[in-house]
Amino acid sequence: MTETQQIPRAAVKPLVLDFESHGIGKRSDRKFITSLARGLEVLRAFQSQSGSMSNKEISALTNIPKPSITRLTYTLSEMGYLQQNKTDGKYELSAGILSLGYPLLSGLRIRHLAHDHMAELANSAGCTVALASRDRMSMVYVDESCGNSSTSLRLDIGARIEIARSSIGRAWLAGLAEDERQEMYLQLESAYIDEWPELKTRADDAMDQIKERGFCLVDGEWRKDTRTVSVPLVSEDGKTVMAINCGGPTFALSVETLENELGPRLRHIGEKISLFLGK
Amino acid sequence: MTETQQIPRAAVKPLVLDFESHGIGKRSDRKFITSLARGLEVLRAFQSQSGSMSNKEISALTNIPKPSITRLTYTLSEMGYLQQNKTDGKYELSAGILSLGYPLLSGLRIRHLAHDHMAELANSAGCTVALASRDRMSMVYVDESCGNSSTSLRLDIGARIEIARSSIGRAWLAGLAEDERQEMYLQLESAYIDEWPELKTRADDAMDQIKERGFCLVDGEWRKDTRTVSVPLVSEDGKTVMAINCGGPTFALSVETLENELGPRLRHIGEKISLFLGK
DNA sequence: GCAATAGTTTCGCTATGCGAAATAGTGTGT
DNA sequence: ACACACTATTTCGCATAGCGAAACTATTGC
Repeated sequence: MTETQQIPRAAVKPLVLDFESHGIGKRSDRKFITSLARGLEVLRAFQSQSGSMSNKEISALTNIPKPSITRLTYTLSEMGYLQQNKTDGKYELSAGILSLGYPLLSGLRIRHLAHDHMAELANSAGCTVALASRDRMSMVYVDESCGNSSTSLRLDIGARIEIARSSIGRAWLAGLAEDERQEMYLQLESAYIDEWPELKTRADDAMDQIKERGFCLVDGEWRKDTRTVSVPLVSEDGKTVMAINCGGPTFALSVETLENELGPRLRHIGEKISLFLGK
Repeated sequence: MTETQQIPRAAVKPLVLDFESHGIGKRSDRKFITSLARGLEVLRAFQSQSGSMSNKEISALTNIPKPSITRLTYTLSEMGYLQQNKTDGKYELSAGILSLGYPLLSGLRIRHLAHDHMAELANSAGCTVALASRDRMSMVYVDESCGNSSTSLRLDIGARIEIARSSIGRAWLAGLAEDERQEMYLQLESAYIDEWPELKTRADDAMDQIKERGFCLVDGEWRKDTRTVSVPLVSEDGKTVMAINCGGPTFALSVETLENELGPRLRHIGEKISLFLGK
């Protein structure tokens, strides 16, 4: 799933694209600044590896030649986004990277409005509640509350979940205007190819669920030991769409609880806060 | 405070450095990749402005010429870190930016260990509790819990607070080994210049407080309507240092409460979790 | 309609960023 | 101790990526 592709300098070769990328490094796009893209790829590389990486590892993972990696990591360190682990000299993300996202987090009014509702649900039901926004083919967690920590799975802010395989992704799809959904379907189709027919069926089913009862359920699909319900959030003008979910490990949450209790409560939360969506 | 400086192409001029930057764009540092630095400066520019910005505004803020901004924003959009607001065409951060920080957040074990303790304190005392790590001259929030939302100030993950003016920064300084603290003092001195003597006195005072009672208090200095206590977190080998704080608006939290109740409780939390520091 | 402002494209130059290969650095094992 | 294996950095000359002034479009306001 996490095959990082090359961004060669004078990019000629057709690249093996991974899910998340457009045709990066397209041959001679005079507006595209390759060195910037490469630097960002280095930062992104840390998503497929835990903790710290040596230049060698980064080079292998990104397909960028070693000397370039030296320069890139050097620059990123100077800028304060990477730092070198004093013990083994490997690079790791520095806290500075978090500041890049700060303006986004603090500017999302809905996030602050939603937070208390989410926390309350999470605590009272011992589940995990999250608010997410879309980026490419994934939903990205923008906020999260965990109840009853021992049993719950915790994904942090910035976590990515595939739209096509998750309840939160499908709820988001259901919240889109028809034309946008079609557009998105096309993208998904070209990413998932032969898996798509199956996934589309499920997405459509989720949409029916949402029409009927306001939330959709996914049980053990994204990860087989978890189940989740989700609700789309749509602004009044329909232009801004996000989604919230609520779930946890299968052993702790029965389908009945989700369908009869958490789903409706989540829908209720959605109704209350989506009024304030659209910043 | 947030003066963004130029990163000219063939950088010759001595730059007006802001707090957070080293001598970026130093003349002919063969290892430094300017285009990457510029792209990151564009992203960083969103920290000094709310919401969305036009190319023009970005150009003005970063001192990068318009055509280059066109290319940079184009590239950043292609990579999924910026997106264009459909209504006014201005650029804004996209959720993708949050994913960059995800590996850092999810890899910090201490963060997960600390979370419940922090939440409990925040809820029971109606204050705001945060965990922070250092980046350059600031502490960067890595996690945060707000109790009693109506009265509390909320800074999100990624927020930056000046080390020299905050209790959390001073607590962090107090947690450093002597040589590292000296090193940091030098950096602070050259950043704050004539303000430094005063600030150093206060930092030293904070250190005394911590030696004596395990936490330090700052009242209305960072922002005059808030007061906070903080505790350093030091790993067993002394190599990893972070800090936690606890505070709120002055009208809601008396100095007595902070000194007699919250300070000690925070210190207690610090003692429990710092054992697990150092990933 | 004409200004005024913001954004993009053109275009030719050159400093920039590149990577192969050489060099330096850092451990490991016997 | 010395050699071996491995990784990181520096050198160096080349090709071109990325640059910005200026021209050109697009958009908005009046």
